[in-house]
Amino acid sequence: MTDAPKPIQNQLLAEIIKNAKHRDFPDLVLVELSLGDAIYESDQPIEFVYFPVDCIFSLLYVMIDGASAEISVIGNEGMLGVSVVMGGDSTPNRAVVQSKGFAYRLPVAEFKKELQARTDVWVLTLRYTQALITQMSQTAACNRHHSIDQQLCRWLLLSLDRLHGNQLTMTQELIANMLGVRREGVTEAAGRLQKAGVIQYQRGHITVLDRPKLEKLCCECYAVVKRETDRLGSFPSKP
Amino acid sequence: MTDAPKPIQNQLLAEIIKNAKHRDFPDLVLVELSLGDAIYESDQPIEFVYFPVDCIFSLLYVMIDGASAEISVIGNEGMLGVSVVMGGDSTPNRAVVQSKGFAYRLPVAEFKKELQARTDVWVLTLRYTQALITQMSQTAACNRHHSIDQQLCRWLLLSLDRLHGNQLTMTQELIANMLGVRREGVTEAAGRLQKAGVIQYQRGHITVLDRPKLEKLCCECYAVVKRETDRLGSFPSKP
DNA sequence: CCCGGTCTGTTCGCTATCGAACATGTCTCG
DNA sequence: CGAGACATGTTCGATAGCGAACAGACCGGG
Repeated sequence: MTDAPKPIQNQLLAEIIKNAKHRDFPDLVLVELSLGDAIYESDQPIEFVYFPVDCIFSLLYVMIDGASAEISVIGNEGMLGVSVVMGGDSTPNRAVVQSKGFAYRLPVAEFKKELQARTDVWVLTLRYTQALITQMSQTAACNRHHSIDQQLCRWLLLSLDRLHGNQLTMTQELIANMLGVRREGVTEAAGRLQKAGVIQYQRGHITVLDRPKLEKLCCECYAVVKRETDRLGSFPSKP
Repeated sequence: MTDAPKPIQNQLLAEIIKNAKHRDFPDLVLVELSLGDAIYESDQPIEFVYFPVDCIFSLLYVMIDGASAEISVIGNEGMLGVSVVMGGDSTPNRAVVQSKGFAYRLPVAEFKKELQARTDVWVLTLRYTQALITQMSQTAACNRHHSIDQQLCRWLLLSLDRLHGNQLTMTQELIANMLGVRREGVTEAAGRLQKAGVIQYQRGHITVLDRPKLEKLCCECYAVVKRETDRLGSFPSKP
């Protein structure tokens, strides 16, 4: 499933490095991350930004009573840590590894230095941030109006887009945490999807069998986010 | 209620102009806006950014079936149109006037020119954007977990912070659109608040009588957003 | 190969919210 | 001042999701 450490396959980082001039990034390192690793804690200073290669990050808000809700998903199309770019040194959110794998890690100071030096990196990063914002606002709307079934579809599609195969390693319990619903609700929704032949479930492994049908069952929210992400990620952009 | 056109009282714009060097903004104009005015339409090119003086903007996502959900609220602490700063020229969101009043309007090109010329404007704008992001993610979490009663409290507090008095002009129907719930739900929640002596309602006019109690009845979401907004808005910031 | 832990499936009553329908109150304009 | 438009209040099923409890299935380690 996880191949050996790969070359720079993060789309954002690839663009950044492609245009890099003289010096490179001395402290850019490849790190391996496991499912569930907490990368950022709520309101704690952020020290590194991460560029996923084949892992997926999840941004969550965890409430006082422990309930949680996923705010956005980050795969190899972008980066984790835009909030430091925006000038906050922390966020009220928690970042966890939703799918294990590798990511490139860069100290915040080094990334900021590059940002100051190069307009094109600014442009790229901000466009990606705009895509993230779209994801967040769509999540808000989706949370308000759509059923667990629809949201599960959205979640599966968002994850699928950030993975290579059609399989994901994820228990229903964890999905429930992400969606901010009960585990039983996910069990039922997943059961319905399985009965419809859309997915196949087995102890923490989901295989998507019929992606078109999955998209049909999904609410509009996935498509809106996808469209914006594609549009804004269409490198290069004219500054 | 609405005084005559005021000097520049928008906090963000004030900072921008305070540090302005030679030339000013030739096309910065004061405009008067009425409740319900649609400032941006979903996916339409954005031509102006707006700096509220005493009006309030609301960012909404409107679903295909017409249902809507408020994503964030913008008052004189910030600006409408950060998405153009981020490099999208549009968003899937709609912006409407939630509370009538005045705002300063600036053509996008002119604002972008200033951004390119001045690092401090970048910093200010991005910090504000980060505050907006916090608001959006908190909205997502709140939509997931909190009751209409709690969300109404949050909404009232967010609005109150952006107004001068303790009165707001807003029908239950419109609040329902913002929150993305039924009008009847708002009627019942507002009725409970009124019975508790927290607010007073009368045909489109709400008066907040007991703000401390309102904050007590509210979920944590308001406080989280407030704290971040204050923290990130604490001008000046060191670049 | 057995046992404890983990994951999934199922059930039951409960509550918040929905959708629809309708009643009443109040402002405004002709 | 009277009619309509608009804002609010109330009610009644229907339903999605919750909370809790428990059963069975599967896995991996001793």
